[in-house]
Amino acid sequence: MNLKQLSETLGLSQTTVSRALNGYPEVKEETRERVQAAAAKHGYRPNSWAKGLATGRSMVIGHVIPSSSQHEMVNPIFGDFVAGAAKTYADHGYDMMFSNAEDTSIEKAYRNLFQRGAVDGVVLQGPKVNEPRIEVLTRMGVPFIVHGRSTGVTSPYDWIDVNNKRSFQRATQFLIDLGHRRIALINGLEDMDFAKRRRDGYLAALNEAGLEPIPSLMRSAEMTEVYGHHETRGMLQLDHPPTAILCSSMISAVGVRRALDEAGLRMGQDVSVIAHDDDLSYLKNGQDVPIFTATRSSVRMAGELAAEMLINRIQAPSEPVMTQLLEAELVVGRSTGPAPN
Amino acid sequence: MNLKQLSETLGLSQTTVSRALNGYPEVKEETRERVQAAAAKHGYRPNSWAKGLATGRSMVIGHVIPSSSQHEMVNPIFGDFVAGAAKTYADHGYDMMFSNAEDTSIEKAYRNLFQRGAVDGVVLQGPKVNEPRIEVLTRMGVPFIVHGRSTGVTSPYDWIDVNNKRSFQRATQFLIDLGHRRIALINGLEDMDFAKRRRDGYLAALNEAGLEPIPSLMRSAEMTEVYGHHETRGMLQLDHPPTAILCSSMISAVGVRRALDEAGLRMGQDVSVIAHDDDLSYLKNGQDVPIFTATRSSVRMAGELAAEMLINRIQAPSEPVMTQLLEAELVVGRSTGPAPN
DNA sequence: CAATGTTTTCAAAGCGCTTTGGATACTCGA
DNA sequence: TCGAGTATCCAAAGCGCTTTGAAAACATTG
Repeated sequence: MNLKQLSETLGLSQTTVSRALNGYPEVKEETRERVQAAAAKHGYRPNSWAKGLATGRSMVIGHVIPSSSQHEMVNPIFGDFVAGAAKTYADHGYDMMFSNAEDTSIEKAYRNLFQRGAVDGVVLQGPKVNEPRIEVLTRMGVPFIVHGRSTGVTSPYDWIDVNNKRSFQRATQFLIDLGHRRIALINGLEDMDFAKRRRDGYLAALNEAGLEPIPSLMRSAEMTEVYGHHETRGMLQLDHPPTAILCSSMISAVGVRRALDEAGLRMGQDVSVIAHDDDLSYLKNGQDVPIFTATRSSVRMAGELAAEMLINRIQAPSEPVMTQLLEAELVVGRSTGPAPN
Repeated sequence: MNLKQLSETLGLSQTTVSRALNGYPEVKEETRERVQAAAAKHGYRPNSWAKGLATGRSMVIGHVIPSSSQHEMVNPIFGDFVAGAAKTYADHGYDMMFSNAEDTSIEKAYRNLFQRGAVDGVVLQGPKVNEPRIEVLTRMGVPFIVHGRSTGVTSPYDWIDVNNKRSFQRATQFLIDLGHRRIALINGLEDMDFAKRRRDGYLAALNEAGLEPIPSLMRSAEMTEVYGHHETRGMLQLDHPPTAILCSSMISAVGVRRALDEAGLRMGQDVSVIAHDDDLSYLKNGQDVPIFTATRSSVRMAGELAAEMLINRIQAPSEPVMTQLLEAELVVGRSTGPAPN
């Protein structure tokens, strides 16, 4: 059933029915109720496409997921972030659209999305250092929000991020205070902005304590379980293995633990481990006592907040830039302890 | 730039330009090239909404993600499944839309999506036993595909599923052949169809071997890491603990391993473990030698295939029902071994 | 060269909605 | 009772595309 039919049923004009349904004031309250009742009865839903055409707003937010032929990795935080965002979108009447694009043609994908009028705004996930996509979107003058930030991008833009530097600085400090001197960093790909900032925090803490960074203890790659295992195993075979490991992801930390177990080392005694915990729903960090000492920040909440900010931006395109820096909490679990002598 | 402007630029009618761009035959090849060149030059993209309105097809596929206030769980396979599907959609010119809906109002969400004309078809994920959504969609007469199946639903419908029963039957048999008699099952929520089928397979194998199922060794809940740990820990405290554990998810299996480690038990020697492996990109089952003996089936590939099937269905609504049953492979890793005596 | 057939192009209708610019009905004070 | 002001409703234009039905241009044949 469409507007025309509904209005004929009611003996009203399309104008009036449309207005009644969209809450405009120039319609008698009694009429409005009659219209709403009829709409509910016939299950009338305005056609999205016609509405989009007429209003010029799509009420859709786009997310572009990069697919690369090389690393077929799906970011494990994807699901939780999206779940958070989706809820906020739904509350505000927005739909959520995903586009897939080759790594190389992401810019084209964004351009396409907007030129087609398919979306009112986009969320940019996983920014790299000097992220070119940010400049593209800025130049296009479209509403967008970055989940994360991008070192090196000077033009202002909306973002929401965790204070990665501070949280890793604190975590490193915590280990230093426990007497650790050989602290490893198992980090994400360091062209990713978050990974760079974490390394910066790690290095800052070492520096502050007068410790020289040890290159062989700093690893960087995509954060899978296997990667955590592989690097840990490798480092344990060094002449001077680390007494503590800082790990950028809970999933990799699982691999770290596996490597320690295989080597017969006790986590929290022989080797201390701190992980970053995105508070993923399927990988909670224990129940009462945390398994890992961790820097924790809910990525789901970040999704909710990012969505909220983007919707604000869409409604007020010329407001000054909005940013939000979340602090991760340092939760102390069983995986850390004083350095062995 | 829109069609009208583009056609004026070219000195052609909108009709001709539209046809040239959409590959209709009744346009001179030379003209077509001229049009395409101009379109590319001006970065013309037909407006999605206008196109949708005019054609009646939305070129969008919907996915509804249930959000429940009780269990805030995001299915960890979500990301990989979606990544697979998104790729196929993109190849066929479809977009992908997500809607969020309360557990209780999912039916309404589907109805809404179609009545608004927002989607041409939907993917139904995570079907339960006697899944009511299937009947709803069938009655609505809309294209959809189920990832999984639903025991108890008698009307025919398109689905793609892993042979869960057989794979768990084989896995159980494998353990029995190794001499295990007390085999635990750490399963998903058993109102989920996949979990029911896995239990059926497990029970069938026990039955075939003349073994009595032991209720205290059969657990069922949402498959988190913590859950795997908790149940394993509980079962190890029984008077007669299991010598082998069958686990419905790699993530829970990580928890299982943690519990075994804590108890000082060696996986594959003291206790054997088999997990179901969805081949998630961030949680690969080892590199050369698998960590876990596992029943493996790529959920990403399932996403690709599901998308393909749905697109076929959309293009041929009245074709007979299509189904696809994937066999999981049983990969043997280090986590299984002969039963201790 | 006229008649016929085939290409190639176009004007205009229509998809279902919102919104502008009036029209009509109603209210109320003078 | 009249006129101004307000509340309520409506006809029609327009959003940007596809597609129908017809016209124009061109090619082919007897």
